[in-house]
Amino acid sequence: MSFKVPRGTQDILPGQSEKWQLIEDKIRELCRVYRYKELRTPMFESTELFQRGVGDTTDIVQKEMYTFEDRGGRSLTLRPEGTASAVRSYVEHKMFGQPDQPVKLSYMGPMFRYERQQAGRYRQFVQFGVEAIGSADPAIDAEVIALAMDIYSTAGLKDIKLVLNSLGDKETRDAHRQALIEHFKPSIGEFCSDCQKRLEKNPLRILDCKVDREHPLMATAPALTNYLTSDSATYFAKVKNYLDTLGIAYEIDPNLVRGLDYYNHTTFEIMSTAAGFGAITTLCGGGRYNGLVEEIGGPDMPGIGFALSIERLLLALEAEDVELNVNDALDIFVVALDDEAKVKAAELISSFRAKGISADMDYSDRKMKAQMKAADRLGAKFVLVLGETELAEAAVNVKTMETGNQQKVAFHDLVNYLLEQK
RNA sequence: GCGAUUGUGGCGAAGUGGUUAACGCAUCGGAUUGUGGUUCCGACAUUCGUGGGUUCGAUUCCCAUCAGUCGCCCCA
Repeated sequence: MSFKVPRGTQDILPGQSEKWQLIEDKIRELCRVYRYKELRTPMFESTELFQRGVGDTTDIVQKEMYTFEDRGGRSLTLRPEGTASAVRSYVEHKMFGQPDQPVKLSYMGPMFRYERQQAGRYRQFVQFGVEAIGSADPAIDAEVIALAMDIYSTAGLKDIKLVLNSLGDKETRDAHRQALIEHFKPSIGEFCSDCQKRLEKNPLRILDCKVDREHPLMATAPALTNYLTSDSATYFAKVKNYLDTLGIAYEIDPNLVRGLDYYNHTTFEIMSTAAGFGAITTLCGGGRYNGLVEEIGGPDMPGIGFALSIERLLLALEAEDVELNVNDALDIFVVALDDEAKVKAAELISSFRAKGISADMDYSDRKMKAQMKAADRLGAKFVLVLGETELAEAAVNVKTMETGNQQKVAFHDLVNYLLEQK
């Protein structure tokens, strides 16, 4: 019997996990300066939260949720995204009552979607996301987008582009929806079966269809832009103006329709344009969700946020050959030649570690040569060889691996000597 | 959910219907009783993804299944 990780999941092993930590650290630092406080919510929630929050017509709810019944007969679902939980928490803890709105939250953790794995797509993946709930100021839209872009540039990515659109308000969407239905209905038989279903449920998503993209009616379809109410258009113009001011380049894509039902007004995606990147190029997706808080049972509070996948960020870094300078240096390796020396070695490395010096030794009873090779392999900066002589003299040669030079140092001076050398 | 493709030691990778499954890297031991990165020698697969079937005999052929990879759908 042999066990493997469940399909679509992965172990992140040493060698890779250092990169994760580095990225996570950079993101946390950006959250600090942008003032987005971390919110930690459960990894599962009541199924209904996602049905209402994400939307019944979405693929996520229809076929991708990990739903199960607990022993008490409750239907629970492993979270497929973060916004519904954040909004639930905002409402449950009455954050709408706090004096400073919007409440700016961030989260980072695993999400779960039952999908077939491919490059950049997993059943368990890690999302970082933010939510700014309680403000309908276009400046906050720009801030959220700026933070997302900042994450990529801080990580070292260059080949990325921001795609922007506005879905307008409810009035906009209703009018446009009607126009779309009228446009496609007469010829809907010529479209794929998915589009036929979309016609009544969410005709906007027909525009997003990859199968029928060449159909002549696509090009002539009523553009949502033309249906934007003046309020919506003004709002969008302000968002763009803020982005211009911040020096953030974007591309308008009137067909950018996000897959989740709750979006309105500003929507955006950040994509990798790196050559040789897989078929999935979306790194980050987000947008405004005015009305969602009310839908979840709270007051009428607007909100905006985004989510990005750490996996895809790392893939993009690989595609661009960006090296992360991970710090996993080993300061010192102690070679022990016999049992007595080993005891001393254990004592010494303990004293090094107490001072923040990383230290290691051999635990496989290997010969000196093998221990030296190990020290070399591990990239140790310094090596100490402990044997009878050293124990007798209470001093040891500190060997600098790069140069091969050695310097004799008394045991009791070792820590200070190494701290100076580091 | 659909399609393509792959599955041999820690890693990479040959190979054949027949009795001991190449090779390279890595590892361990030795040459060199206490100083690494070079060299030489030696050691290292009783599940060849798993389960069936065909056969005197299967890692090799067939079927199923699981898993990886890539693509579609969709998304982060």
